Amino acid sequence: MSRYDPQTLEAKWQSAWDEAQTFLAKADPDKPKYYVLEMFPYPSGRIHIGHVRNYTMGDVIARYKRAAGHTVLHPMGWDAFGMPAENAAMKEGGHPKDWTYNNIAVMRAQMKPLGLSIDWTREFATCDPEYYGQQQALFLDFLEKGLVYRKNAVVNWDPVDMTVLANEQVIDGKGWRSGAEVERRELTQWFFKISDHSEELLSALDGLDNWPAKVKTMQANWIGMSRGLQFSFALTERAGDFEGIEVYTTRPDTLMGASFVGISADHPLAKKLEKDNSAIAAFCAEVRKGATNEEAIEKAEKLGFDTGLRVKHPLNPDWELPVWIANFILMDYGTGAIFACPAHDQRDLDFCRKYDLPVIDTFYALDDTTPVTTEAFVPPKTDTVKWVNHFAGLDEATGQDAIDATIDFAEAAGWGEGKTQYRLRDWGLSRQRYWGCPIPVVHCDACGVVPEKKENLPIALPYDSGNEPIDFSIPGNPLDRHPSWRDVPCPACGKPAKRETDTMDTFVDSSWYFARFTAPRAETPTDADAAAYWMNVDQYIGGIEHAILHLLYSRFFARAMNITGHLPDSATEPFDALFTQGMVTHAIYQTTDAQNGRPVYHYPEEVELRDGKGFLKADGREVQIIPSAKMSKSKNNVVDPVAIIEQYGADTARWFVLSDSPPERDVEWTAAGAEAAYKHLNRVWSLCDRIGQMDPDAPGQGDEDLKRAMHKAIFDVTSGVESFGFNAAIAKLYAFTNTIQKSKASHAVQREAIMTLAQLMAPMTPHLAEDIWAHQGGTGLITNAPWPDVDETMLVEDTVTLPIQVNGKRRSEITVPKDMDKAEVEKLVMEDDAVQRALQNGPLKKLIVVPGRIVNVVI
RNA sequence: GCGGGCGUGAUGGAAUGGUAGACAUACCAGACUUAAAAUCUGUUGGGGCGUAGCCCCGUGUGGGUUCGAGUCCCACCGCCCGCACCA
Repeated sequence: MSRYDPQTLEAKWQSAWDEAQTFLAKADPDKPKYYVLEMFPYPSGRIHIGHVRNYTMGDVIARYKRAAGHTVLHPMGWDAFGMPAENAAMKEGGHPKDWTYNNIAVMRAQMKPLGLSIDWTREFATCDPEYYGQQQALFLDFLEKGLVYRKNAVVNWDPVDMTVLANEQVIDGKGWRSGAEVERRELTQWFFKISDHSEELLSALDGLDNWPAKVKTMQANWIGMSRGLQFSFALTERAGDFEGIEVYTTRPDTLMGASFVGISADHPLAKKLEKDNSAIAAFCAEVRKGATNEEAIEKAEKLGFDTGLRVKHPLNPDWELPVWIANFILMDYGTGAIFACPAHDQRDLDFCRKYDLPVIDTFYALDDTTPVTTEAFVPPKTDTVKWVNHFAGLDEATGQDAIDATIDFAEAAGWGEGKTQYRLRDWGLSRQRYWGCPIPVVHCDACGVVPEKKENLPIALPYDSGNEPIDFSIPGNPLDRHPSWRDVPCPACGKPAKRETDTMDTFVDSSWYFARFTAPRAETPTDADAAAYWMNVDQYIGGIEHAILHLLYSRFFARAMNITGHLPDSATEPFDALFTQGMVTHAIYQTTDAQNGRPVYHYPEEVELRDGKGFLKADGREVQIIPSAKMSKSKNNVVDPVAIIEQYGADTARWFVLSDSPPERDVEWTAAGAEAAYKHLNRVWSLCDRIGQMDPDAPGQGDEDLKRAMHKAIFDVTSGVESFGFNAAIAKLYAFTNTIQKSKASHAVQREAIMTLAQLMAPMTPHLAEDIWAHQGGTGLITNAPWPDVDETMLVEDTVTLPIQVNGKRRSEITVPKDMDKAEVEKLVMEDDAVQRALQNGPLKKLIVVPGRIVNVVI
């Protein structure tokens, strides 16, 4: 008897696929096309078991669609620009380019043994000048169409290192290297005008039927459409050019509860005031300390400063309100100024209590008119409430009705205007870093900002030029310190000018790579025919962490590329279907350092598991097991796919990552689970071997039963794969394997069953499937064999078992012909022993028969 | 802080509002073996009773809708993802 030998057979079939160029994506007029794409990886250096899961899922879809008669595009590339390469250069020396391409080579070599059905001829990295040169061409076209512009924006500034920090480099408001308190500083930066498309990006979500509802909800909330009132509070005395303060509010109905007017520290009025008032300047400087991210701003203690200015209430000129500068008001949203209604907003209430400002109720619950004290009264806008003294004449009305009435009232009276606002801000793409796509413009003293000429593209990053080395040991952008790269003649007037030294956000790179895959070597960003043929991505697969930014930016880019003629109208929503997979987790094995009490983390290889407890192999000490933790190098709980593939083969790794958990949820990697997957594949192989040795002429029993089980398996696995129920499909494959194993059917039927099993397993374990196919004398490659058809007539059962519930609890069951008359079922139910017993406790109240499903007897 | 999601045996999980625990892991028992491993077979949510069977409890917690709730609604607890310069 032969042995399952994955190392040999996997290498063998991978070469067979390579030789036949099986996975080359080719346009084929006789077949429907299918484009499956997994979010491409960042070349961190090693593949991660999470990659294995992500790419295996995509591969299952790709292989299944091929078998089901599609011509498939399944490409792979590298999201290769970004900070880790520069960080590595800072820490260990070397060059980001070398680091990146080395990592790519290592990861490609690690990925190939997985046997993914990828068209490797289309591979590219975003740091290839051929790719980012086309990205620069896109930028120039966007610029021409007004989709890009420059404005001031705040960044995290490290005053010690004199450098811009990314949010992740700011830890508790301090720079990660210097430890200095970070400040917000304004720089002139490039922006994509994504906000012009807010309405469209929001409304088009409705058409994305095959996207998870949660992702659409998150995007909708992120875009954040609101309807409100914009109006001006007149200042009692002018302050410079300011006669009033323009505010935007989504709750204009609470205007009678206004207690102060608040402005952002970045509001033009605040900036004007701080020039002449050192106390205000000090306060604004204080507010500008700390990180720029919204989370930090929201969590910070609420601070305010009374400017001494006063405004008139629009409904009552005798009513004056103070003007405060507050740290929780964002200049980016609305007008950068608000009025506060503490009775109906917790944040405003906390602020007013802190600074002893008045709290005025504007409405009460219908049954409770207790005034607000420490907790703001914030019912849903759909609730009907009782109004205290509403200027639009309302008594009892919902919040929404009151808002609408207020906007109408203000518009009729002429002091305000109903306005639709979006929370979505323009996308800042400038990064003060080296390892990114250079922004292809030149700054000229005479001509201003001048776009590069397209024939000069790509504007390539300098690698190293003699006495101008790319040095990462000092902070700041090396491009700034590289005169021969930076100093160029102006493309317009030819006078000396300077290149833009900022590079692009790496989100730009990943916002159009899916389009580039359709024609990766084209001399323009896309090729019209190829894009028209292969777009859209039929199935996109990636992590939920990209639910908002990457996917929203890509949706915007597809529109911008359409406007500039790089994508057809049909591709403005680039991803027809989206699937978000969960992470692969692993237990953490932890002990405590006796000296300093700090946790010590142990690698899985160092730990022996017994009876659910873990012990160190070295000295037998028990370790604490923290289950299902996100894999992290610092916690030593990373599983190396390379080691798994060496030990068990790729098919085992693929089978395991698909088997245990639903794909959208996290899966915990366990050694026992991997072992079990390996054992099962061995079992399937032995089964194939056994069937191969059967006497073809010996009579069998239960041929019909095995055929029925086979068609049931085809049906179940097909629907499982189609609906991303990979774990359920695998459970059915286990069950079908068990059925074949126990079957005494004839050789012909068993052979048909094992070959069908191989076909059904082929998307998950392609190497083993090929081997079984060859072993049983199948024609050609199983990878090229059509997906098995299900014979629907084999699925029909003649009888059905109906559970009988008494008051909703299962008490008995009856087996009846499938199409039995309802009245007849009722009669049988009433004769049932359990029902008879139950009837002794009381009379029958109701009898519910759901045909083919269930019976409920209500006593 | 804000937005989104998840929570089921010892473990991973299954279950169009319709028999909770499919399929697997682990454990236990048996077969094979000098023995072990491997392999195969079987049992296993918890509790109880008059133990061929029947009853009670059980899907994070507390309420609600329904003939019927793991599934729908409300509140709470815990964990995860995102918050615009991580990718």
